[in-house]
Amino acid sequence: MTNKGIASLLRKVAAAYILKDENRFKIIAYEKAAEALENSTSEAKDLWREGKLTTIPGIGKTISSHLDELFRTGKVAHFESVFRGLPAAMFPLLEIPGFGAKKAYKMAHLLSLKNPDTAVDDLLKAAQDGKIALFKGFGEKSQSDIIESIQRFKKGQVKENRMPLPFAYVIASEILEYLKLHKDTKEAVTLGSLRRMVATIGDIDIAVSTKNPSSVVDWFLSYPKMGELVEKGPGGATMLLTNGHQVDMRVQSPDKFGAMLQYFTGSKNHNIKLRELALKKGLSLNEYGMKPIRKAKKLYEFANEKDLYNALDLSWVPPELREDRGEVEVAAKRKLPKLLEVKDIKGDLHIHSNYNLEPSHDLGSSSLEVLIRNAEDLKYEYIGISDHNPSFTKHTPNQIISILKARRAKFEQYIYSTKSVRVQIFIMLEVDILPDGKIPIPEEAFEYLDAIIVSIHSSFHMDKEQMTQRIISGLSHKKAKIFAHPTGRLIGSRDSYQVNWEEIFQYCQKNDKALEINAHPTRLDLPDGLVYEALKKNVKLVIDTDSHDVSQMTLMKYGVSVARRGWAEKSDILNTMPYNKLKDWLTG
DNA sequence: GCCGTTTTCGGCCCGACTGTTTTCAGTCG
Repeated sequence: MTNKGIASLLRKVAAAYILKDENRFKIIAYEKAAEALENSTSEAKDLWREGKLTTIPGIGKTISSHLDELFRTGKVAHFESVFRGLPAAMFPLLEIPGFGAKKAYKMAHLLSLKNPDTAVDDLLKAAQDGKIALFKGFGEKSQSDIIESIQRFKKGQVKENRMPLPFAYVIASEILEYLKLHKDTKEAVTLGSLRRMVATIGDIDIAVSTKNPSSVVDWFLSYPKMGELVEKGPGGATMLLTNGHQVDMRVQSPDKFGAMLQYFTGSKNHNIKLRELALKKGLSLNEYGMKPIRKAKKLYEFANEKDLYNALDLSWVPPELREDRGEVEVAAKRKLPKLLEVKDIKGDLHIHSNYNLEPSHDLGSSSLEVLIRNAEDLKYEYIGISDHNPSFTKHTPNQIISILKARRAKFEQYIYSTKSVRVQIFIMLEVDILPDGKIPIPEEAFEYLDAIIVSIHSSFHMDKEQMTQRIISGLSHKKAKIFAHPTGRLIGSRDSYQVNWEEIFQYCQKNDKALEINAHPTRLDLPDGLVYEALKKNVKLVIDTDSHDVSQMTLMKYGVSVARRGWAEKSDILNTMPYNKLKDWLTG
């Protein structure tokens, strides 16, 4: 059973407890545990095998013993007894937006829904037949809302609507630019997951600081790419863009802007931590500021976030860290990391050129010359040209050797002939790790390579231990220094393959290998949760763009944001090193 | 049921919105 499945089971238990009027903090505990599992980078089953289930925050003695029973026997007697007396058909209804435990129970009970597999459809039919509006506490509006929710829910099951961060970032940047054109806009910034630079974004949320809210709202609503207006009020407005994405803009006066910014940046759990902390100091924190618990009338306002955090005796927490991963506690000690910044990056080691070595995968579209010139513009000290390896099904080993020999000669000839080049070049290769762990490059060919990056491009569905050994085998060559896009995920279209990360981290740390944070928009891989874990184990990382075109070299900032979300400092990232040091590591 | 540089007992975030209500229950972020 995966984390997702277990989380859904725990949510069912929480729902059952709500109906049985259990202690509400017990209910919250189950919901918290479910959420923790959904966000965990480790599979609960693996932790269970190692006896470390309670290392997940929110899972304590009781729940871990229930899960132990679940993994051993496939069911939990206690949970079954909690579910007793409740209609099984209510549980699928919990997935519908707007449905909680009570509404789901009411519907399953009143409509005598029996079959969990058809419960959602049965409910939809009942609503369409006008049966819901007859129930006490429900009316015509509730009935039509239910129909709409179910239809939306069914659509959502087919297509996940979240988009990769870089796409949302570009859309939002344009809107911010536009908003700043208005004379009454004092400040315009992103909010929510976008400000925290989470890898996938749902809606785009934006805040504007202004003394003249209505004129800014009107300006927003005349945005050229507006598709349709969803709603408009004194506090802001919501629109759908012509491309279908939703944008939510809210306005606030400058003297309260800090409190609003903090509140809507989240995350939810970070905010809960702050409010708990505020309470201990006799203060209640909300969207508008803080008030003393005893004098509810008085409100302390905050024009900026720094003052708000300082009022709680915390140092300002960068948005990327606001995930309740311990940042509040560390901020109380004034010991937050000095996070990596884009300007710290001194080179990009994973760039594909258009040199045609008849590769196993796609060729880049830009020439070495163009790439170098761009690297100079970016003020890089070095780049690595890491084309895909020559296809080994189409070439003999000897052909591969001569292809790589010719490539090196060509590159070196260009480099030596161009005195103006200040950027140093590493002649590298991105090499597939085959299913058996071998790398399809004959030993003699390594003479023509400074180093290689290894990665997985086939046979994704392997047993976890086999996959782990495959990766370690691929990394074992002394010139293999970097494991690229380590989880293999493609955001929105392909899940990660199964890997024992503990083992990979240990191997990399012991053998001086680096894991890549791939900044490509649909990858952002390593994901931030694993970056955090890797850094705890002292694994070194590199951030690369995997550019297949010169225009993609600017995507580095997204890789940096992933690293920041994983608490990375400059010293954790190898390509912040100056050329000589980086060269020692890469070719040493 | 979980958790701990003010606690191993006694706490556990806050407000908005919505629909059906004459004062609130349920859900959401």
